[in-house]
Amino acid sequence: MKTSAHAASLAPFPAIESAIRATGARVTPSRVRVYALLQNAQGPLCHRDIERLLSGGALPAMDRVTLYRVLDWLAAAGLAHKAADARGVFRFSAATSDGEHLRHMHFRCTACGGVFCLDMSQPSLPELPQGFRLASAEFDIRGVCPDCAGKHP
Amino acid sequence: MKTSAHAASLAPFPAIESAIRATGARVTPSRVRVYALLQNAQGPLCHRDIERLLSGGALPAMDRVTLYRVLDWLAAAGLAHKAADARGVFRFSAATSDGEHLRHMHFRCTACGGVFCLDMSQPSLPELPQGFRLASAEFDIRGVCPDCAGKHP
DNA sequence: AGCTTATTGCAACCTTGTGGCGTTAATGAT
DNA sequence: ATCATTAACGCCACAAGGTTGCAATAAGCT
Repeated sequence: MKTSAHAASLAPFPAIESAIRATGARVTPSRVRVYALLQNAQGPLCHRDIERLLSGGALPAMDRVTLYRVLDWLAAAGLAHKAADARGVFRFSAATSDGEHLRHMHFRCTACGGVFCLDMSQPSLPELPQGFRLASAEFDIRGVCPDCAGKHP
Repeated sequence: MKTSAHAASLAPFPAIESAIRATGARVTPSRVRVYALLQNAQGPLCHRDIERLLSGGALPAMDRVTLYRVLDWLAAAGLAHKAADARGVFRFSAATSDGEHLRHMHFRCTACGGVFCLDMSQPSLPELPQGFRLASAEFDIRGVCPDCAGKHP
Protein backbone atom coordinates (compact mmCIF):
# COMPACT_ATOMS: atom_id res chain seq x y z
CA MET A 1 0.00 0.00 0.00
CA LYS A 2 1.39 3.30 -1.05
CA THR A 3 0.35 6.62 0.49
CA SER A 4 1.74 9.94 -0.61
CA ALA A 5 3.34 12.02 2.12
CA HIS A 6 1.16 14.89 1.08
CA ALA A 7 -2.18 13.19 1.49
CA ALA A 8 -1.05 11.81 4.83
CA SER A 9 -0.49 15.30 6.20
CA LEU A 10 -4.08 16.33 5.53
CA ALA A 11 -5.85 13.07 6.24
CA PRO A 12 -6.14 13.48 10.05
CA PHE A 13 -8.55 16.39 9.67
CA PRO A 14 -11.50 15.37 7.52
CA ALA A 15 -13.94 17.77 9.21
CA ILE A 16 -11.52 20.67 8.96
CA GLU A 17 -10.87 19.94 5.33
CA SER A 18 -14.49 19.82 4.32
CA ALA A 19 -15.27 23.02 6.23
CA ILE A 20 -12.61 24.81 4.25
CA ARG A 21 -13.67 23.21 0.99
CA ALA A 22 -17.25 24.27 1.64
CA THR A 23 -16.24 27.92 1.35
CA GLY A 24 -15.28 27.33 -2.30
CA ALA A 25 -11.62 28.15 -1.71
CA ARG A 26 -8.68 25.77 -2.00
CA VAL A 27 -7.73 23.37 0.75
CA THR A 28 -4.08 23.98 1.60
CA PRO A 29 -1.89 22.57 4.37
CA SER A 30 -1.47 26.05 5.86
CA ARG A 31 -5.19 26.58 6.20
CA VAL A 32 -5.79 23.12 7.60
CA ARG A 33 -3.01 23.44 10.18
CA VAL A 34 -4.06 26.87 11.39
CA TYR A 35 -7.77 26.15 11.45
CA ALA A 36 -7.19 22.87 13.31
CA LEU A 37 -4.98 24.68 15.79
CA LEU A 38 -7.62 27.34 16.45
CA GLN A 39 -10.26 24.68 17.03
CA ASN A 40 -8.13 22.93 19.63
CA ALA A 41 -7.11 26.17 21.36
CA GLN A 42 -8.36 27.06 24.83
CA GLY A 43 -8.91 30.73 24.01
CA PRO A 44 -8.26 33.32 21.31
CA LEU A 45 -4.70 33.26 19.99
CA CYS A 46 -2.61 36.03 18.48
CA HIS A 47 -0.31 35.77 15.49
CA ARG A 48 2.71 35.30 17.72
CA ASP A 49 1.10 32.48 19.75
CA ILE A 50 0.21 30.62 16.59
CA GLU A 51 3.66 31.07 15.10
CA ARG A 52 5.20 29.57 18.22
CA LEU A 53 2.77 26.66 18.41
CA LEU A 54 3.27 25.89 14.74
CA SER A 55 7.06 26.05 14.85
CA GLY A 56 7.13 23.35 17.53
CA GLY A 57 5.87 20.58 15.24
CA ALA A 58 7.72 18.49 12.69
CA LEU A 59 6.35 20.36 9.68
CA PRO A 60 8.30 23.36 8.42
CA ALA A 61 7.17 26.68 9.93
CA MET A 62 5.06 28.66 7.53
CA ASP A 63 5.88 32.16 6.40
CA ARG A 64 4.93 35.08 8.65
CA VAL A 65 2.94 36.80 5.93
CA THR A 66 1.21 33.60 4.88
CA LEU A 67 0.02 33.14 8.45
CA TYR A 68 -1.39 36.68 8.49
CA ARG A 69 -3.16 35.97 5.23
CA VAL A 70 -4.51 32.61 6.35
CA LEU A 71 -5.87 34.16 9.53
CA ASP A 72 -7.50 37.04 7.69
CA TRP A 73 -8.92 34.60 5.18
CA LEU A 74 -10.37 32.43 7.95
CA ALA A 75 -11.99 35.51 9.44
CA ALA A 76 -13.32 36.70 6.07
CA ALA A 77 -14.65 33.22 5.34
CA GLY A 78 -16.49 33.20 8.63
CA LEU A 79 -14.50 30.27 10.00
CA ALA A 80 -12.79 32.41 12.65
CA HIS A 81 -13.36 35.52 14.71
CA LYS A 82 -10.86 38.36 14.73
CA ALA A 83 -10.74 40.88 17.56
CA ALA A 84 -8.19 43.15 19.20
CA ASP A 85 -7.20 42.27 22.77
CA ALA A 86 -6.60 44.74 25.61
CA ARG A 87 -3.10 45.50 24.30
CA GLY A 88 -4.32 46.20 20.77
CA VAL A 89 -3.13 42.93 19.27
CA PHE A 90 -5.47 40.91 17.08
CA ARG A 91 -6.52 37.53 18.38
CA PHE A 92 -8.27 34.77 16.47
CA SER A 93 -10.59 32.01 17.57
CA ALA A 94 -12.44 29.30 15.69
CA ALA A 95 -16.02 30.22 14.92
CA THR A 96 -18.17 27.53 16.43
CA SER A 97 -21.45 26.55 14.75
CA ASP A 98 -22.59 30.16 14.51
CA GLY A 99 -23.49 33.00 16.77
CA GLU A 100 -22.37 31.14 19.86
CA HIS A 101 -19.24 33.21 20.19
CA LEU A 102 -20.94 36.42 19.13
CA ARG A 103 -22.63 36.79 22.47
CA HIS A 104 -19.96 35.75 24.84
CA MET A 105 -18.15 36.89 27.91
CA HIS A 106 -14.47 37.61 27.87
CA PHE A 107 -11.97 38.61 30.48
CA ARG A 108 -9.01 40.45 28.96
CA CYS A 109 -5.82 40.70 30.97
CA THR A 110 -4.25 44.12 30.53
CA ALA A 111 -0.87 42.79 31.68
CA CYS A 112 -0.30 39.77 29.41
CA GLY A 113 -3.01 40.34 26.82
CA GLY A 114 -4.53 36.94 27.52
CA VAL A 115 -8.20 36.37 26.87
CA PHE A 116 -10.33 34.11 29.04
CA CYS A 117 -13.77 32.98 28.01
CA LEU A 118 -16.26 33.10 30.84
CA ASP A 119 -19.05 30.71 30.10
CA MET A 120 -21.93 32.58 31.62
CA SER A 121 -25.28 33.55 30.29
CA GLN A 122 -25.24 37.05 28.97
CA PRO A 123 -27.72 39.85 29.43
CA SER A 124 -29.91 40.78 26.49
CA LEU A 125 -28.75 43.11 23.78
CA PRO A 126 -30.00 46.71 23.78
CA GLU A 127 -31.47 48.58 20.80
CA LEU A 128 -29.05 50.50 18.61
CA PRO A 129 -29.62 54.02 17.24
CA GLN A 130 -30.58 54.38 13.57
CA GLY A 131 -27.88 53.58 11.02
CA PHE A 132 -25.63 51.42 13.17
CA ARG A 133 -25.03 47.95 11.73
CA LEU A 134 -24.37 45.35 14.43
CA ALA A 135 -21.68 42.74 13.85
CA SER A 136 -21.07 41.36 17.32
CA ALA A 137 -21.62 42.17 20.94
CA GLU A 138 -19.77 40.99 23.99
CA PHE A 139 -19.43 41.85 27.60
CA ASP A 140 -15.82 42.92 27.80
CA ILE A 141 -14.30 42.66 31.23
CA ARG A 142 -10.78 43.96 31.77
CA GLY A 143 -8.37 43.49 34.61
CA VAL A 144 -5.51 41.29 35.73
CA CYS A 145 -5.58 37.50 35.47
CA PRO A 146 -4.58 35.27 38.41
CA ASP A 147 -1.22 34.47 36.80
CA CYS A 148 -0.20 38.10 36.32
CA ALA A 149 -1.69 39.13 39.67
CA GLY A 150 0.73 36.68 41.29
CA LYS A 151 3.72 38.14 39.47
CA HIS A 152 2.83 41.77 40.27
CA PRO A 153 1.48 41.82 43.83
CA MET B 1 0.08 95.00 34.84
CA LYS B 2 2.55 92.49 33.58
CA THR B 3 1.74 88.90 32.74
CA SER B 4 4.33 86.41 31.55
CA ALA B 5 3.62 84.66 28.26
CA HIS B 6 4.10 81.39 30.03
CA ALA B 7 1.51 81.95 32.71
CA ALA B 8 -0.92 83.20 30.07
CA SER B 9 -0.77 79.90 28.20
CA LEU B 10 -1.87 77.93 31.25
CA ALA B 11 -4.27 80.41 32.82
CA PRO B 12 -7.36 79.45 30.77
CA PHE B 13 -7.55 76.03 32.43
CA PRO B 14 -7.61 76.40 36.20
CA ALA B 15 -9.57 73.17 36.79
CA ILE B 16 -7.32 71.19 34.48
CA GLU B 17 -4.24 72.57 36.14
CA SER B 18 -5.30 71.76 39.68
CA ALA B 19 -6.37 68.24 38.68
CA ILE B 20 -2.88 67.59 37.34
CA ARG B 21 -1.23 69.24 40.31
CA ALA B 22 -3.31 67.09 42.66
CA THR B 23 -1.53 63.99 41.38
CA GLY B 24 1.74 65.32 42.76
CA ALA B 25 3.37 65.53 39.35
CA ARG B 26 4.49 68.70 37.58
CA VAL B 27 2.08 70.86 35.66
CA THR B 28 3.42 71.25 32.12
CA PRO B 29 1.91 72.85 29.02
CA SER B 30 1.86 69.48 27.25
CA ARG B 31 -0.19 67.85 29.97
CA VAL B 32 -2.58 70.76 30.24
CA ARG B 33 -3.17 70.94 26.49
CA VAL B 34 -3.75 67.22 26.06
CA TYR B 35 -5.91 66.79 29.13
CA ALA B 36 -8.02 69.83 28.19
CA LEU B 37 -8.42 68.42 24.70
CA LEU B 38 -9.57 65.05 25.99
CA GLN B 39 -12.11 66.70 28.25
CA ASN B 40 -13.63 68.62 25.36
CA ALA B 41 -13.62 65.63 22.99
CA GLN B 42 -16.85 63.96 21.90
CA GLY B 43 -15.46 60.44 22.21
CA PRO B 44 -12.22 58.53 22.74
CA LEU B 45 -9.35 59.82 20.60
CA CYS B 46 -6.29 58.02 19.27
CA HIS B 47 -2.75 59.37 19.17
CA ARG B 48 -3.17 60.42 15.57
CA ASP B 49 -6.41 62.33 16.20
CA ILE B 50 -4.81 64.26 19.02
CA GLU B 51 -1.70 65.06 17.01
CA ARG B 52 -3.86 66.51 14.27
CA LEU B 53 -6.05 68.51 16.63
CA LEU B 54 -3.03 69.88 18.42
CA SER B 55 -1.13 70.84 15.28
CA GLY B 56 -4.02 73.07 14.21
CA GLY B 57 -3.54 75.61 16.98
CA ALA B 58 -1.08 78.46 17.30
CA LEU B 59 1.19 76.67 19.75
CA PRO B 60 4.02 74.58 18.36
CA ALA B 61 3.13 70.91 17.85
CA MET B 62 4.56 68.72 20.56
CA ASP B 63 6.82 65.78 19.92
CA ARG B 64 5.30 62.44 18.91
CA VAL B 65 6.95 60.61 21.79
CA THR B 66 6.05 63.27 24.32
CA LEU B 67 2.41 62.88 23.34
CA TYR B 68 2.64 59.11 23.83
CA ARG B 69 4.19 59.70 27.24
CA VAL B 70 1.68 62.35 28.28
CA LEU B 71 -1.18 60.04 27.31
CA ASP B 72 0.28 57.08 29.17
CA TRP B 73 0.92 59.30 32.16
CA LEU B 74 -2.66 60.56 32.14
CA ALA B 75 -3.86 56.96 32.08
CA ALA B 76 -1.49 55.90 34.85
CA ALA B 77 -2.53 58.90 36.95
CA GLY B 78 -6.16 57.94 36.57
CA LEU B 79 -7.04 61.11 34.69
CA ALA B 80 -7.73 59.25 31.43
CA HIS B 81 -8.84 55.86 30.21
CA LYS B 82 -6.80 53.90 27.70
CA ALA B 83 -8.35 51.18 25.58
CA ALA B 84 -7.76 49.56 22.21
CA ASP B 85 -10.40 50.16 19.56
CA ALA B 86 -11.71 47.57 17.10
CA ARG B 87 -8.66 48.05 14.86
CA GLY B 88 -6.22 47.56 17.71
CA VAL B 89 -5.31 51.23 18.11
CA PHE B 90 -5.27 52.77 21.57
CA ARG B 91 -7.80 55.48 22.27
CA PHE B 92 -7.89 57.83 25.22
CA SER B 93 -10.73 59.60 26.95
CA ALA B 94 -10.89 61.87 29.97
CA ALA B 95 -11.84 60.05 33.14
CA THR B 96 -14.92 61.78 34.47
CA SER B 97 -15.46 61.97 38.25
CA ASP B 98 -14.86 58.25 38.69
CA GLY B 99 -16.39 54.99 37.73
CA GLU B 100 -18.82 56.62 35.38
CA HIS B 101 -16.94 55.48 32.32
CA LEU B 102 -16.00 52.12 33.79
CA ARG B 103 -19.45 50.76 33.23
CA HIS B 104 -20.34 52.15 29.90
CA MET B 105 -21.61 51.17 26.53
CA HIS B 106 -19.53 51.57 23.43
CA PHE B 107 -20.07 50.95 19.78
CA ARG B 108 -16.81 50.32 17.97
CA CYS B 109 -16.73 50.68 14.19
CA THR B 110 -14.58 47.97 12.63
CA ALA B 111 -14.15 50.05 9.47
CA CYS B 112 -12.92 53.43 10.73
CA GLY B 113 -12.07 52.50 14.31
CA GLY B 114 -14.39 55.17 15.67
CA VAL B 115 -15.87 54.74 19.11
CA PHE B 116 -19.36 55.93 19.97
CA CYS B 117 -20.62 56.16 23.50
CA LEU B 118 -24.13 54.88 23.92
CA ASP B 119 -25.66 56.46 26.95
CA MET B 120 -27.79 53.62 28.12
CA SER B 121 -28.17 51.94 31.44
CA GLN B 122 -26.06 48.85 31.66
CA PRO B 123 -26.89 45.40 32.95
CA SER B 124 -25.36 44.32 36.24
CA LEU B 125 -21.89 42.89 36.47
CA PRO B 126 -21.47 39.13 36.92
CA GLU B 127 -19.29 37.40 39.52
CA LEU B 128 -15.73 36.62 38.51
CA PRO B 129 -13.88 33.35 39.20
CA GLN B 130 -11.31 33.33 42.01
CA GLY B 131 -8.11 35.24 41.37
CA PHE B 132 -9.32 37.58 38.66
CA ARG B 133 -8.87 41.26 39.52
CA LEU B 134 -11.46 43.47 37.87
CA ALA B 135 -10.36 46.80 36.42
CA SER B 136 -13.24 47.77 34.15
CA ALA B 137 -16.22 46.27 32.42
CA GLU B 138 -18.09 47.43 29.37
CA PHE B 139 -20.61 46.16 26.95
CA ASP B 140 -18.62 46.14 23.76
CA ILE B 141 -20.69 46.33 20.62
CA ARG B 142 -18.97 46.05 17.29
CA GLY B 143 -20.16 46.75 13.79
CA VAL B 144 -20.23 49.48 11.17
CA CYS B 145 -21.17 53.06 11.97
CA PRO B 146 -23.68 55.02 9.84
CA ASP B 147 -20.88 56.99 8.16
CA CYS B 148 -18.93 53.93 7.02
CA ALA B 149 -22.09 52.01 6.18
CA GLY B 150 -22.90 54.77 3.69
CA LYS B 151 -19.48 54.53 2.05
CA HIS B 152 -19.51 50.72 1.78
CA PRO B 153 -23.07 49.72 0.87
C1' DA C 1 18.36 83.69 41.37
C1' DG C 2 20.10 79.00 41.83
C1' DC C 3 19.51 73.85 42.54
C1' DT C 4 17.42 69.52 41.73
C1' DT C 5 15.29 66.33 38.98
C1' DA C 6 10.97 65.40 36.45
C1' DT C 7 9.82 66.20 31.50
C1' DT C 8 10.90 67.08 26.98
C1' DG C 9 12.83 66.38 22.30
C1' DC C 10 15.41 63.72 19.30
C1' DA C 11 17.07 59.50 17.17
C1' DA C 12 17.03 55.00 16.77
C1' DC C 13 14.62 50.83 17.32
C1' DC C 14 10.83 47.26 17.99
C1' DT C 15 6.36 44.99 16.98
C1' DT C 16 2.42 44.31 14.41
C1' DG C 17 0.47 44.28 10.10
C1' DT C 18 0.25 45.23 4.75
C1' DG C 19 1.41 45.52 -0.44
C1' DG C 20 3.93 43.88 -4.61
C1' DC C 21 5.60 40.21 -7.33
C1' DG C 22 7.63 36.08 -9.09
C1' DT C 23 7.11 31.07 -8.00
C1' DT C 24 4.59 27.00 -6.42
C1' DA C 25 0.99 23.82 -6.15
C1' DA C 26 -4.44 22.78 -5.65
C1' DT C 27 -8.04 22.02 -8.59
C1' DG C 28 -10.54 20.93 -12.91
C1' DA C 29 -10.13 19.37 -17.62
C1' DT C 30 -7.88 16.37 -20.94
C1' DA D 1 -1.92 10.21 -15.23
C1' DT D 2 -0.75 14.52 -17.20
C1' DC D 3 -1.59 19.37 -18.24
C1' DA D 4 -3.30 24.13 -17.75
C1' DT D 5 -5.15 27.60 -14.95
C1' DT D 6 -4.83 30.57 -11.32
C1' DA D 7 -5.35 30.76 -6.22
C1' DA D 8 -1.90 30.60 -2.49
C1' DC D 9 2.64 30.85 -1.05
C1' DG D 10 7.20 32.83 0.07
C1' DC D 11 10.13 36.55 0.12
C1' DC D 12 11.01 41.42 -0.20
C1' DA D 13 10.36 45.85 1.35
C1' DC D 14 7.41 49.00 3.65
C1' DA D 15 3.80 51.43 6.79
C1' DA D 16 1.74 52.46 11.26
C1' DG D 17 1.76 52.29 16.04
C1' DG D 18 4.47 52.23 19.98
C1' DT D 19 8.90 52.05 23.04
C1' DT D 20 13.77 52.91 24.84
C1' DG D 21 17.98 55.66 25.82
C1' DC D 22 20.01 59.86 26.61
C1' DA D 23 21.31 64.67 26.46
C1' DA D 24 18.96 69.22 26.98
C1' DT D 25 15.26 71.82 29.15
C1' DA D 26 12.33 73.85 32.50
C1' DA D 27 8.93 72.97 36.91
C1' DG D 28 8.98 73.48 41.55
C1' DC D 29 11.47 74.30 45.84
C1' DT D 30 14.59 77.28 48.98
